Amino acid sequence: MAFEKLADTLKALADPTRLKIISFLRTRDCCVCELVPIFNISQPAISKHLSRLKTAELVRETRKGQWVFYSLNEKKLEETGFALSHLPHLSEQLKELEKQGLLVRCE
Amino acid sequence: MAFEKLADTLKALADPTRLKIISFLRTRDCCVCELVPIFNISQPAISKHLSRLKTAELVRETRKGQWVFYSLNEKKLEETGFALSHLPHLSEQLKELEKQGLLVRCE
DNA sequence: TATATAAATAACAATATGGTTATATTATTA
DNA sequence: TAATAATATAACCATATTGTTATTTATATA
Repeated sequence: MAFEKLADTLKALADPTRLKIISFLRTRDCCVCELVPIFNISQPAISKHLSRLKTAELVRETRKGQWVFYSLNEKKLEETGFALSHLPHLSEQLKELEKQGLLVRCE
Repeated sequence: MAFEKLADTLKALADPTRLKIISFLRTRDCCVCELVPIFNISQPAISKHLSRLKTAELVRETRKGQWVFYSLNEKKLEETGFALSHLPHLSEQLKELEKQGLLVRCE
């Protein structure tokens, strides 16, 4: 299920608003009310994007009194980029499938 | 629009079937009819996944007689992983926004 | 040439995504 | 305590995604 998990993380990243939020968070932690005026969408929309990133463990939230600050989970982001660049070779599985006659020969 | 483009590429990658197809293609070029029996979905479904990957320039197709072989664009995959791990800092934009009074101060 | 095989496209359905407005929740302040 | 500010949640809508089956297109072969 490694592919499922990676796909879920990539889905969380595969949106321009969320990528830009992450870029802002690379500079410093931001609260929701800072992010809202930057983007041309409503506060609940931003809140949902942050919630999506949090579910994917790409960001963490910390309440500071009235505000909720979001911070980047750099490790998770780094890991995801690395996973993409190092997707497994599936040569063993291909051999296994050939053995079981599940692979059509095409040449 | 760099965020838009990266998001589009990530959307193409953000699916377990397509990630697995890419992993198979890391080992060797495959034709559609080889991939179909590996996954538990129909031939048109595989064909559409490949089409999505091709549109994102993550794979290339070559017809060999009856068969269409797909090969991985390793460079594009590598670049995407790198881009994720190196999303820009937006400190300048944050400063600019502060100057324009568009940033609420939260502490 | 007629038939079979490989792959793509069309038409459709169920679910996911990303936005909206309205409302609820939580914390601060008058 | 009442009012305000920040954030999250609910209900909803339009569009995208991902699968299906049926059909078309392209190539190879009897």
